[in-house]
Amino acid sequence: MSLTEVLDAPSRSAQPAAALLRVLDSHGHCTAFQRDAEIYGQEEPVMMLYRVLHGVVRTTRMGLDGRRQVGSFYYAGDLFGLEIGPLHDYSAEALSDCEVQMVRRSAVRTFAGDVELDRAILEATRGELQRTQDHVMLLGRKGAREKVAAFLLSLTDGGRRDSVDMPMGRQDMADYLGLTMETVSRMISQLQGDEIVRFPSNRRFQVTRRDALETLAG
Amino acid sequence: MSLTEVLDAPSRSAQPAAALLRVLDSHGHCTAFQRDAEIYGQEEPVMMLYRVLHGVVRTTRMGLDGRRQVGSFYYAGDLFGLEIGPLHDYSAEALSDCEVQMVRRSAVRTFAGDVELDRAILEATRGELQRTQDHVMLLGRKGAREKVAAFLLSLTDGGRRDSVDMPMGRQDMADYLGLTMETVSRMISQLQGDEIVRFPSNRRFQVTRRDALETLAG
DNA sequence: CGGTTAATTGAACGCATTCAACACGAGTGG
DNA sequence: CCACTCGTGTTGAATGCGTTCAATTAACCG
Repeated sequence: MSLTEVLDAPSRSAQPAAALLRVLDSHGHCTAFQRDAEIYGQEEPVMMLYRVLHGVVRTTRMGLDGRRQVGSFYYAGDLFGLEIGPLHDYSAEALSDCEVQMVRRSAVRTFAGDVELDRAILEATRGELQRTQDHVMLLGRKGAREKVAAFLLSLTDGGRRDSVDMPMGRQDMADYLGLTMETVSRMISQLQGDEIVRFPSNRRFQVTRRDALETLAG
Repeated sequence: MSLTEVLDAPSRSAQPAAALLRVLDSHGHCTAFQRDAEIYGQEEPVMMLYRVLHGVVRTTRMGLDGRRQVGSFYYAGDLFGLEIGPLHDYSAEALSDCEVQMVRRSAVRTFAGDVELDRAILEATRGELQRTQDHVMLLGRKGAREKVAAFLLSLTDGGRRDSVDMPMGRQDMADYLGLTMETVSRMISQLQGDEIVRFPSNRRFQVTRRDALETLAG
């Protein structure tokens, strides 16, 4: 498979291809981060490529007046830190205690001749683009109820598991959806009232009427 | 310059590198589109790569209930249609009468061995990602006034030209900013009232107090 | 248990929308 | 030159959705 064939290949997740994984395994090192620890900061130079081994990572951008926008959440297996240099536009933080594999980009560059590797990088970037475009649609033209519905739906990941773990708190959710914590909370309460979802605990829910949730999500 | 070095290179526009341009020139063909004509449609298979020669192109996504989100505007020289296959997520339309250069992706693939070409594609994709991330920030955490200010500022492109041409109408602007036409209009009136910009005509403006506009844009 | 943080709920407010009326400009034809 | 029309943009008034600020409740952890 040639590099530019990637243009036609679907890529829905940030899962890296095998070649990039090999470079990470052989030349990267692994670091643990505590909850809320910064992995890299906004405006810092772009140096590394990262991969979540365990836990969840979030990327955020801070406005001058303190308004926060969450860019994405990354789960075990996901690549992140693929931003355009020279400086990071988002900072990355550990949402939960987590382990992250990282490798210097200069080390990656050493293997640039490897077509498989190049393909992995392009693919990961394209996956990122796809997710960001979905995010734009979410933020631009959806109401609060729809935003929350779409978010919960995305967490289920199509699976039929009857209980879904939600690693992030209400505030992170709100900052991802362009809402306030209070509004998120209200919408969740509404969705429960309409018996579309059930929250046995704050960080865990189950979808009781998936069709209704999908309709809402738009 | 190796492919993966692109990871560290800044890329702020959708301007393609020389190699991709060559492929477009030699193997692409040129088509004219009338105002509002569709270049490709949402849900259509991804087949081609495009480049604006003359005029302006917009990409849009339509919700089930008719709500529209404008993804981006592309000007002369910009590449577009770089979406992740197999189907287009956005449709592309001629905002004004325009000429577009296009080439089959399979033709591009023929030249996959060319490192320069690969680099151009990755770079263009990264530029797209960058712009989309900025769009997320704009939509998620800005008020109407700030959105409009940021948009006008982006049209000036840092230039000191005292009169800026604005090719899109209020509705396109609104659908890009996640607002209504009326709100956009009101914000423009406000900015004029505060003597930050002047609109001699509907589609042309000049910035009278750039610092104030930048502060507003955040 | 208390102590602390996170989440829910309530009430008042404000910003953006909605719906409607009006203004403006460009093009056409009398 | 004016009248007419159509598309586009502006403005006004009322509504509603999400926010804000405050108070309460629930969850977590020693």
